Amino acid sequence: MRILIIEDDQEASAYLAKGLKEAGHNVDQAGNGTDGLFLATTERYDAMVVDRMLPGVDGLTIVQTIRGAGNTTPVLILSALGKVDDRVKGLKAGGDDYLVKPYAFAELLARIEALGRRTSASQPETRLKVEDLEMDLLARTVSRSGQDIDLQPREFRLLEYLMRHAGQVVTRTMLLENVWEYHFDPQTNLIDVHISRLRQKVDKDFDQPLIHTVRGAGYTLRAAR
Amino acid sequence: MRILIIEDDQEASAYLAKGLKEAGHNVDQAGNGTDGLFLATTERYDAMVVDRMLPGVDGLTIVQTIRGAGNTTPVLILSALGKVDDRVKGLKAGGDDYLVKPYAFAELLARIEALGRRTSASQPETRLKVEDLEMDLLARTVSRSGQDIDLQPREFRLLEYLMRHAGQVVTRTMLLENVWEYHFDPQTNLIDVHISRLRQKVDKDFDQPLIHTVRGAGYTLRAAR
DNA sequence: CCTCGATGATCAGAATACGCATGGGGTGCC
DNA sequence: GGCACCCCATGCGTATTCTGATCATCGAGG
Repeated sequence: MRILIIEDDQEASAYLAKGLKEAGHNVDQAGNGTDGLFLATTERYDAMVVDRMLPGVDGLTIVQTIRGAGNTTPVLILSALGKVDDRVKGLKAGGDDYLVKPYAFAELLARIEALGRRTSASQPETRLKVEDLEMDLLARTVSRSGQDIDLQPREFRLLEYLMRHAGQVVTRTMLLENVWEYHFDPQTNLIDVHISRLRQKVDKDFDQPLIHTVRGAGYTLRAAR
Repeated sequence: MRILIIEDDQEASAYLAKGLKEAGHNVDQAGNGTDGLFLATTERYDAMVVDRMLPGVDGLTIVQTIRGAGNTTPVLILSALGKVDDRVKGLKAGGDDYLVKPYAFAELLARIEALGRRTSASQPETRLKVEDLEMDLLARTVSRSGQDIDLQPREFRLLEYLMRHAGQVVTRTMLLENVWEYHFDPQTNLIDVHISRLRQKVDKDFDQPLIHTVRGAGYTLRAAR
């Protein structure tokens, strides 16, 4: 994980950085609010540790600023102020966690890693899986029960969309918008044709169909009810 | 936000639920680990509050289990154990935050909201519920007391409209306008027919009918008075 | 308490809309 | 020019919806 520390106390910062590096992370340090803000907005981090009291721009302001800019990097706020009210303020400013000094390094590490886990879990997925149907987005391959299936580009996008919404009913309008990028109704059976072709490839040779028609509504991808 | 509380202490659970509801959230409660695990895996929540000590399946096990199943719903662990080591364990198990009892409600609220903030602004309503009758708008499924009911498109729209106006009397004109998009009176018993069919599916196999006729006015959906 | 008109429920067949498969034609890329 | 891919039109089979007839229920008034 790439972690940014914004902390003015040299010694505390060094101690933290050392510990995080030993835990296998990649650490950048900023000694004041201005530098911190600069790094936070120009670089990409998996998590940040921000001291609340800083010379120049203070900790809460930094958090508010980067949140305002749409940056959602998880932030752990460090502070000597431990009153409930201070903590609530820290979280309201957009912090994801708040730790009061003095703290145990083991706890800080665990919390940072908990924060990072959340975002990495929400990172763009590279594989999709629904029942025995698997799709590898990078390799652009699809297989069912280990058997390769090859799809044409449009079919691939269609199936990807269905898999991302597995279990939900997907309407024709949603498909037109998201798979075809049509913002109107072509008044033809375009979608039906592609679904039909996809079925030939995905469901034909298998007992359990995965693509189901929901009459009057659209289609859905899931195991039979 | 939809929030699940898993806590065995009745009083603590009720207090928490009340506070969260007042803050505008939608709260479900489970009083033991088994029920909690069931809800956590079958429903979709924006965040969960889990007590660490629970009869049956304990808190940490619950978190580990749902994480193992690929569920990334943010979890805040509540515990009386406040030692650094306990906290680290809680976070390592997959918790996103850890709060030691006794805690201030304001802080818990701030932390829960910080957790929820990350997982997308809570979406428009996707489930409707009236008594034991539930409708999932995304999956287009309906169930009563856990038993699946399948409806035809028009029946589905009709029931959706009734559920959205549960407790109110819905006139025939309202139904024609909103379910059929007719802006005139077809002079047939169209609506009666559909209500009749809906009753067969929704009320037939149950003691308590939910669809009631209001003679001279229309229909209403609610538990018997 | 019974009758009668009005209102609502149920049923079954007819009409309609919807979804599916298939083949042909067009378009753009090697 | 040939090939791959995508889109459109047609005709067919079937699920769903609507209609009209008949039957049941309600409630007011005698």
